[in-house]
Amino acid sequence: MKDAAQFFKVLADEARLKIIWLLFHHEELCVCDVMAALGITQSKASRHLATLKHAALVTDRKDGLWSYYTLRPADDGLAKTHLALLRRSLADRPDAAALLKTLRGWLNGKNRSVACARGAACAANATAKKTTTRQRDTVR
Amino acid sequence: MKDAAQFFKVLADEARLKIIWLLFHHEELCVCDVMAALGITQSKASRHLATLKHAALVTDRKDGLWSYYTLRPADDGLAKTHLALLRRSLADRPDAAALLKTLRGWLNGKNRSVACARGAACAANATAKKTTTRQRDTVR
DNA sequence: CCTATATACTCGTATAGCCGCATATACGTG
DNA sequence: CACGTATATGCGGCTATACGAGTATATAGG
Repeated sequence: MKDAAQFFKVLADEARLKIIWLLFHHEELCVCDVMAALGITQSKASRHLATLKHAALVTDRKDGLWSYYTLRPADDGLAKTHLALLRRSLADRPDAAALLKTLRGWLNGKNRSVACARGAACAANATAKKTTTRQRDTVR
Repeated sequence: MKDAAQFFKVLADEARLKIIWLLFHHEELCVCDVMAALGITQSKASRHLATLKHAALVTDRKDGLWSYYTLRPADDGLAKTHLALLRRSLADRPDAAALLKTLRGWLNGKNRSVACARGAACAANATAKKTTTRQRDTVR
C-alpha cells in the first residue's frame, strides 16, 4: 500500500493537480505554458513537471529548446482509475475551468511575443499580484 | 483546487491509508485496534486518527476509556467518490487483505488479554521486528 | 482515594517538501 | 564563436510533517 500513498503524495500539491488538469485537455504543454497558465516561476514549473515525470505520470519530449510534456497512460491500476476520476471530479469546478481559459488565452498570444518565457514570467507576476495573501496549506 | 490537494495530502500516508482501509470493513475501531493491526505505537495511531478526524473523514465516539472511530460519509463530492474508488482499488491487494486478517486475529483474542494496549504494543513490536529496514518514503 | 488503563497531547528532533535565486546546460541564430 | 532563449538543477532557507518518548487527562474498579 506504500505505492498508493506514494501516488497520492504526487497529487497532494495544488500546482501539480493543476498541471495534470491542464494536461487532461491539452496533449502537450511546454514549461512556459505551465508557467503562464499557473502564474508560477520557471523553476517551480520545471520542478513539478520533473516530479510528475519521476512518478511516471507524464513523459517528456525534447524538440529543440522546448520540452513538451504529455500525460502518459498509467500502468498502475490505482493510478489509472484515480486519474480518470480526478478528471471527472474537477470538471465542474469554476476554478478549473478558469485555469483552462487562462491557458488558452496564453496559447493564443504565444507566437506574438518575442521571448516565450519572458512573457510567461510577466503573466506569472500579474497572477501573483492578485493573491496578496500567500500561506502554506497544512494537513491538519 | 486547493481543497483537492488538501484531501490528497491526507491520503498521502501509508498508515492513514491503512486505517481508512480497515474502517471500510469495520464500523468502529478504537486506538488500540489500530495499534495492533498496523503494528504501530499508540501515539502514532492516535495522531493519525486525529488527522483523519480533523479532515472530517472520521468521527469519534467516547465510551468510557475507549475512543471509537468511524468513517463518516464525506460531504465533499471529490472526497466521497475518491474514497469509494479507493476502497475498490485496494480490494484486490494481498497486503490489504493481510491487514484485515491481522486485525481480525487481534479482535478475536482481544478479550483474553488483561490489558488491551499492552497486548497491542506487543503486537506492534512483533510487526516491527519483521521489517528491519525502515526508511521514509519520498515523493521523488 | 489509589491504581491501572486508554487515549490525547506536548516536547524535541529528524526529515521531507516547497520555494526562489542563481547557475549550468543545450540549442538556435546570426 | 557570441548571444539569446528554454529548461534543468544545485544550493540554502524555511515550513510542514512524522515520529518516539514522555506526560497529562479521564475513567473504571477496588
